[in-house]
Amino acid sequence: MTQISAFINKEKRIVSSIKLSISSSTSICISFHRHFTPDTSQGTFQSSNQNPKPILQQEQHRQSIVSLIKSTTHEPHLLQIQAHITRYSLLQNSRISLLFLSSLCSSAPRDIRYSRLFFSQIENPAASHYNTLIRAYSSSNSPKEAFSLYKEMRQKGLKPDPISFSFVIKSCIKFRLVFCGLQVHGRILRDGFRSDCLLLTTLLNFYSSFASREEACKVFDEMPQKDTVAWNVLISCYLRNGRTRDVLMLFDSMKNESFCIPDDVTCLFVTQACANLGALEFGEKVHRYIEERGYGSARNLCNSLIAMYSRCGCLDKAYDVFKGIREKDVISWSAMISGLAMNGYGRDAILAFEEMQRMSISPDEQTFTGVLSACSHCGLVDEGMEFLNSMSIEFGIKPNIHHYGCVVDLLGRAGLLDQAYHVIISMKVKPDATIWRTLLGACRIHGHFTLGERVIEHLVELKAQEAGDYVLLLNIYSSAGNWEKAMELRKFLKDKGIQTTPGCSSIEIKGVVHDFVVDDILHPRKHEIYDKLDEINKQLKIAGYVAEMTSELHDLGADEKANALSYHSEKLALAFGVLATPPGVTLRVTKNLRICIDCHNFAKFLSGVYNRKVIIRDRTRFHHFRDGHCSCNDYW
DNA sequence: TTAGGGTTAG
Repeated sequence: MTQISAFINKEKRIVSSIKLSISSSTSICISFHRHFTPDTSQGTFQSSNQNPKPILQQEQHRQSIVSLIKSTTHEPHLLQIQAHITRYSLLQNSRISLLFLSSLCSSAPRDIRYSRLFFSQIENPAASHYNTLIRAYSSSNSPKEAFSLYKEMRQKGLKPDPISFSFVIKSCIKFRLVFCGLQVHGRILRDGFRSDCLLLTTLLNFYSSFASREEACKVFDEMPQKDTVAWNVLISCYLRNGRTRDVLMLFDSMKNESFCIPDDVTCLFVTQACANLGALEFGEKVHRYIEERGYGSARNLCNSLIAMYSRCGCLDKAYDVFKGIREKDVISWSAMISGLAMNGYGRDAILAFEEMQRMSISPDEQTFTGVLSACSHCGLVDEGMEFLNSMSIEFGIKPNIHHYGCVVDLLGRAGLLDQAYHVIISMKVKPDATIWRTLLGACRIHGHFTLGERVIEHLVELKAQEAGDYVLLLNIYSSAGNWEKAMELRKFLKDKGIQTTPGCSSIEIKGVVHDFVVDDILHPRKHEIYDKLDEINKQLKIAGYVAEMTSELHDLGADEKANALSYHSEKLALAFGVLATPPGVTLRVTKNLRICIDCHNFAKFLSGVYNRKVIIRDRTRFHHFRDGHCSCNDYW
């Protein structure tokens, strides 16, 4: 039995007058000291002939109930308090009803019906009652209720305050009620809340969530004061919308702001942007900033840094960060495992997975994505299939589309195309475009054009076929020398007006990312770059490099083909790297599509002849080159 | 001073 005294005022006499006993089980007993009786009508005295009792004044009674409500969130207790409130007609007391409503909302978030019922008993709910209920609904599964309460309060002439607006917008974001959100925005402007920084930040996030970058920028520009969170939401908007390079720019502008500086959340977004871009130098700058600001021990930042360094092909630094984390969680381990996997250290990734279990950290879905991709990157077919089976049996994790994707990649690259196809059609989840595309990539590697055509049909069925898919098929026809089919496909693409994505390679030099397309003429140092590329080509030929003609998709003569291949964007980026950096510096190139076999060979020879470590990240993986060798031994 | 608002890792 726990005794809780409700302190109703500072006078000791009264303090001890009420004992509220809450039993450790489920019942609550509201008892009054024998000398006191609650007063139900202000200012009157209740007396009995034999035992005159002092009256517990109404306000004191209210305060004691307030204390009682504050003292518990246990649902059965609350129901008993509710009965008490009703008994003493305290329901229409705004303070008590509001406080009680808040307690109900926070104690039973899963069943909002109690709160709703209580709310309906209040004769004239104030805006604050609506706010409380709207908030509860915004975190429940009935967001439309939040919106209809908002409309109801407007109809009653109650003006929602910025906080209820904020909750309504959050509901709109959560449940993708775009038009409702737009309506609310209009109201906010009309009600004159255009200078509320927090509310505008929520709105900014609303537009950011619906890919309306321009609208989001407009909200940001019109904010009278922009604090760090507002900047962060803007940055997250750019990140979500793929404007990663602008994220770096915003980070720099933010550092020059006098009143708000980047915080730990900003750093999280910016490291993600660096990871997406493969911008190592900028990432290192952010890392230094993190240390300077004293965020270095924040685990979420460290986890993000591991991913950033891994995706920049800089595994040593990823590992340094990983080692420095005192208490590594499943995210730290998964990030490290994926980092090892994507950089071609599949066996180490599996060792890390084993080590993680020795440390009693349970793997989750994403850990297995890392482990399975490790298998696919290193051609560990048997191990991969074993992990796929054991993840559900031993760890109770059902394989998702990403896991199956890794397995299809694994089987496909190993040439087990039929088996890969079988996995897709027999898996328990609906195949998406990505998984078909993975198989299409494998068809390209192994020149399997009948299966390739079938895969395209599946993509068409999903209405998800992209120009890049046809390019893969074109690639399959061309490398198999089936020029007739290739011509037919080209005509089809032309007739349908399908534009293919141009290949683009980028290299970061001194913190600036330089982009190149095939036969690029836009770079200010283009003459030097082409001269350097010619020189490199000559040197590599001496070392035994021969252009790989199957990488050229047009039916050309040998010389024309070699010429067409010479100025691929990867080669221009590499030539610029050799030109613009001192000997020995690692060259890191990011390619938006898949690297071709010829560029792969080119990079391999370059790493030997020029004694440079070369890391190329393409759409599917990393290719590490050193001393004339590739870390994966071959192209695939 | 009735409680209640914005961004966040692999």
